[in-house]
Amino acid sequence: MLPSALEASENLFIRRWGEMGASWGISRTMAEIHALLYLSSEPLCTDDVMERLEVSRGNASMNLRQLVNWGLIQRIHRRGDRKEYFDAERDVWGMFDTITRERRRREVEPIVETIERCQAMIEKEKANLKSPAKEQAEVYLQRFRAMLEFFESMNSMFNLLMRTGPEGLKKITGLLRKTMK
Amino acid sequence: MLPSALEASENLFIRRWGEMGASWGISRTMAEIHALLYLSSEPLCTDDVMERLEVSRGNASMNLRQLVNWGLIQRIHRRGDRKEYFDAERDVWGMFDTITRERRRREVEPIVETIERCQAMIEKEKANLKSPAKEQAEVYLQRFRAMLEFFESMNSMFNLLMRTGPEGLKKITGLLRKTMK
DNA sequence: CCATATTTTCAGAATCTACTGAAAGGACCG
DNA sequence: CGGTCCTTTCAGTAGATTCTGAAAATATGG
Repeated sequence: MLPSALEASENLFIRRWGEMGASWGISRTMAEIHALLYLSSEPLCTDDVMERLEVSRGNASMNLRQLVNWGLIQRIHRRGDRKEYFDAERDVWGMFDTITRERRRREVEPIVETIERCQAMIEKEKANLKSPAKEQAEVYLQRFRAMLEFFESMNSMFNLLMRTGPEGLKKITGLLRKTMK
Repeated sequence: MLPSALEASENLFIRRWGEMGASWGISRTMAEIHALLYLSSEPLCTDDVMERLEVSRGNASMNLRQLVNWGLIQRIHRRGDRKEYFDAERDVWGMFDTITRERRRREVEPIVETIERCQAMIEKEKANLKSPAKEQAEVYLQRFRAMLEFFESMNSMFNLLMRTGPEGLKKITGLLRKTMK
């Protein structure tokens, strides 16, 4: 096997990455597989993953598929080999892009849509409301609007960031430091 | 009770906020309580929360405490009333600041620290390694460095963002649009 | 097509997380 | 103090999630 320092650091990183994933709502194993593939110099097959992380075939298969769906890893076919291999995106920036894009789609968009629906419901009723309820309605509208504005700002910032890439980030911090400090 | 549109939108928002929380590693109930308090015009007590969300006293108590620990809600004492009330931060930007700060502390810092440890372990051994392992070590170092750089960039960006507030965000997007597009 | 290699699926088991309710622990007041 | 009101704790349980392993499906090559 690998010399101890390499092996040890690999283990350490995989374990922590798994824990972090877990606390961000990604299954521990899925995150561990991702870490393993991120570090690995060459693509790995299902059996490699099973052996390395001591998980069942089914588990490995499911999680690998999910990672492919997320777009964080790729299937690789090799001539003269029936096995499928998997290879991770190694550009951290791209990884982050993929993850935020996916999470936005799955988790942010639904809440934005819901808030818009809430606003619409209240707007529609507002005219019919009498004194104590009318004020209440205004409060709700204000809260919803604030929330929505926040999501919109974040959204446009991420979009810009992604379009400009890591250099964009550097430029941003530079500009900010100059203009704000 | 509240007129239907208000009540319905409140329910809708609370439910969705709970779901979103759940998929971000925050317990559904904790997120629901947070949503309830965010919308509420006045502070609520434990019994209000229990009744409104149909949860047990213990559950309400635990989650309220956690929200206080996170810094997302505040305990409020009222003269001549033994009950404790709770009131949410209403500034969405402040909320976001609180949340990212907390999550960074709990989940990002440990992984950064781990990566640094991994780097150190390999650096220390590198000199003793022979040909195939030596190259492997370089690969690992490179991967770790890339990861770390990313976290550092994100970190400094968030710090700046937080220091400059929501106007900072606007300014950023403005600047970016100009300089990049 | 058959034989073989590989992947996927999924019912049931194991594990983890969140919740309840009751008991214990304050705090406050007369 | 003793009584009342309220909060916290926590053992047990309910519920959700993840994992296993074997069977079914799919792919490949002769």
